[in-house]
Amino acid sequence: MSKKFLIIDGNSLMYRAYYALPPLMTTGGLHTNAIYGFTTMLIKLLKEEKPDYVAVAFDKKAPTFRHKEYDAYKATRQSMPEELIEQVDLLKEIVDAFNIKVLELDGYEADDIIGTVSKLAEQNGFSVLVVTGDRDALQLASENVKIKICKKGITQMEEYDEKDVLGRYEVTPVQFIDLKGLMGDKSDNIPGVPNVGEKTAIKLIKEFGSIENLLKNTERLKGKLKETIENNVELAVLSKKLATIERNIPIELNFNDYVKKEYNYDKLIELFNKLEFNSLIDAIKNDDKENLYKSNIKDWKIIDYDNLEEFINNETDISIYPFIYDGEIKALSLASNDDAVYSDIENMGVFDFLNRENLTITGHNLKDFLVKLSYNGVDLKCKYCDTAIMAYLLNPSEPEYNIDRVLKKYLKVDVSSIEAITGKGKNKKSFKEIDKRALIDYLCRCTINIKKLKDKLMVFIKDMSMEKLLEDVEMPLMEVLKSMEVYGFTLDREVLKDLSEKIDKKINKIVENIFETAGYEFNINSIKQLGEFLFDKLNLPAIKKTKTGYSTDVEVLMQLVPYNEIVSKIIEYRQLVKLKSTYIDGFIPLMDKNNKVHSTFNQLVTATGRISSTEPNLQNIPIREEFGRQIRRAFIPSTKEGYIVSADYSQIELRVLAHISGDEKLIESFKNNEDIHLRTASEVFKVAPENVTPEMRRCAKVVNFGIIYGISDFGLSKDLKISRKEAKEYIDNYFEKYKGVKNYLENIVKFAKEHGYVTTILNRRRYIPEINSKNYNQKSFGERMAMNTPIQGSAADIIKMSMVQVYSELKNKNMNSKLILQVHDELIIDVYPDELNMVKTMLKAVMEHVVELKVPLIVEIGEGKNWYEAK
DNA sequence: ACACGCCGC
DNA sequence: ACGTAGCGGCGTGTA
Repeated sequence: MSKKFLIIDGNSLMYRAYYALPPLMTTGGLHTNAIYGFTTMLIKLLKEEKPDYVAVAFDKKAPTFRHKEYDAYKATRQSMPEELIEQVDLLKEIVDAFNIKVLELDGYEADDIIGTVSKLAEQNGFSVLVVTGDRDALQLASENVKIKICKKGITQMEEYDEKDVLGRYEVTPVQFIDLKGLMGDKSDNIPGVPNVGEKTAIKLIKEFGSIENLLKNTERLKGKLKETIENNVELAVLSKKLATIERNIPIELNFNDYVKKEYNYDKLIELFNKLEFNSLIDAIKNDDKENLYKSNIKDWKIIDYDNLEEFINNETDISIYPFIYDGEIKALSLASNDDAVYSDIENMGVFDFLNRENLTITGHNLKDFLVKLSYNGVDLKCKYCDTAIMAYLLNPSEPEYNIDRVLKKYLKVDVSSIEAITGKGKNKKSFKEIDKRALIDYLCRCTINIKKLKDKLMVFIKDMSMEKLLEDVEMPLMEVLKSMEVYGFTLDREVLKDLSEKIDKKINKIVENIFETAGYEFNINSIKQLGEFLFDKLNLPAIKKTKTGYSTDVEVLMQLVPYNEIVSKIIEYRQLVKLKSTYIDGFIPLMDKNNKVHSTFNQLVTATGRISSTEPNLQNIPIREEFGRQIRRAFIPSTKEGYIVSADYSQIELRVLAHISGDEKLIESFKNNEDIHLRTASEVFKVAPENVTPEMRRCAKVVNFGIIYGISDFGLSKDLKISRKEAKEYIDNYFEKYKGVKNYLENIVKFAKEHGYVTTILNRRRYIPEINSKNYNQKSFGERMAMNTPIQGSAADIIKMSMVQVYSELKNKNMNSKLILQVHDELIIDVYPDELNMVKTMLKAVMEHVVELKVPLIVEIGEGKNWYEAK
């Protein structure tokens, strides 16, 4: 079988995708429809055609020979739209990430490159497939060159070989050029012969075989047709020339450059993330797993768990990789140096053998394992190292840190993937159904490689000066988070039930009210039905639109209230339903038999260094509205006589800003323990502090937040409901008075542009590639991240340090009270009755002095019988 | 699976 | 001229 060479007309498919798809956009405002369409086509082609060689051809900007010969050529064609231009470079990056070489040549269009390459390939014994959106390419068809053309949209394609062209157009592929020479082509500005259309052209070519032969024998024509042909000889010759795809351009071609290679997985994932192509990420991943599973399976030593202790007997440094399935530890692989072993786990008590102070255990996502152990009463006292956390510190923006991905990225090792072995979704296997040999191989290979991975990652960690952050903060924090998860937060069922009933009554009343006023019933939760009611039935003005229809968010609803009182009912309904479903009914299935909820704290998700909380998310419990705030009454201490103590950093982000910017005025304000928003108001509005009104203070508060987020006059004007001009004045005034802040923000953006990243006070790093984007929105987004990340991230550093220290103080002093929650600037302690004062004193001492900044850190402590009272 | 809307810092 | 504040998780409806 001859080798298959796939040649893609990049320009043509790109245009095709651009016009066939609706205008897709990333949240950052980057248009992506052409890239998306092209990429889906590329993936489909590679999968279906399985080519041995691939190339993608593009036009090169220099004027082509056609322009030189005929000025009008393509003159009427519009220049490339702005929304497409911004996609071209990224599209080429994608092609590059597929490890496919681009074919380009100055002064030639993609057509001519394809014409030449297909000819060369055919001469060299390849079977060629040309994919394009342009019918012109049919002239290239032959016995070994097939042409695939997009029919309509981007999913349907039609394949032509020589015979198919003959069947469809009654002419040979070569004669197809003559056909076009006579007919012309409006879109390419090929003039053709006037008054000759498809029908006449086909008739003439069938009779004469070519334009040249036709022109030689015009005497055989008669009447009007004879006249037009004879009067347009030059035009016919020129048209044919323009329609002819050049097949002998000077191109140096080394076929080996175009051998189909594996794609660059990481680069593709990175690009797809940037472009928000989530569906393509999945497509690539599944594809990848199929490939990986072909790896050779090796046989490893399987030992009984009774002998695990012997295996690690004198080791001080081991790596482990457990198999946690259906919520249980089913198996464990252990490695010391180059030897790995596997053991089934039937009894949790077995893990006591790991409980040695001089042992360092390295794992990947160790917390999951430690949490399981802890639920079974085993809390190890050894030292830990976690390669997932290391990988996160090296680049916190990655979507996930699965072991197979990390090993592949840093060690170039394929260990297959766990899902390839266990199946997923509806194909998920039970533990018994899993191929044991494959599983053991997978686990042992992970374990063996984790050690090498650690050494490799450590080099980078040191290079970026993150040893302290890793060893003194993130690693010990893992155990703190474990403890918080396992201990849990106690809820009061009675309070929840009470709230649930109250809220039910309220909701029912409102619903009745709404339906009565409306005159009919509909699903208020459905944005679509609500939109129909508000904008079609009541004819209220549609203020905003979303991708799918009318927008009905609070901002819109608020503006509609003056038109119709019913809208305020809808706002109220929304609030109540949200409270009930998320925070009341949502919690009940998550409570255990001790009425506790055990959130999972994730240390690897945020790009700034914060932790996140899921199932349930305890970091977004209502507080701003009084009714929602009542929910906090359900959060109680685990002991009847105990307390909930809350310790929160006052203005931590502004204090961090004062510290890292060194702004004298801001530092002085904090040193004097002033009311910071009042001071800002006095500066921005240029009035004496005693003349600052509450309204002015409120505005200043919003301005201060804006500064932290990377302010814009538009955002501020919207928030404060003032004009953009006024907002701009506020900002200008702010920067006039706080010059240090202004300098800092300018410098950090400059730094990010130069180095591609920013850092926090503990050298936590975040890369910001967007900041050098040519796309305005992307660039602005990058600039705001550059301004915000050091502030938010340093605040995260500080509270993480506090958590580690608070945890160890509680432990060392043998207190029963427990750290149970962190909400970004606040720590929550479940306090035993007789430990209240000790805990409060300790919290303040630790948190205020965990780090010394240029300004004092202030911690406010509250206590109560529940979380509501504690604030 | 995605879009929308909304809760927190 | 453009579109516009940083970081998350989750419930609901709809395709």
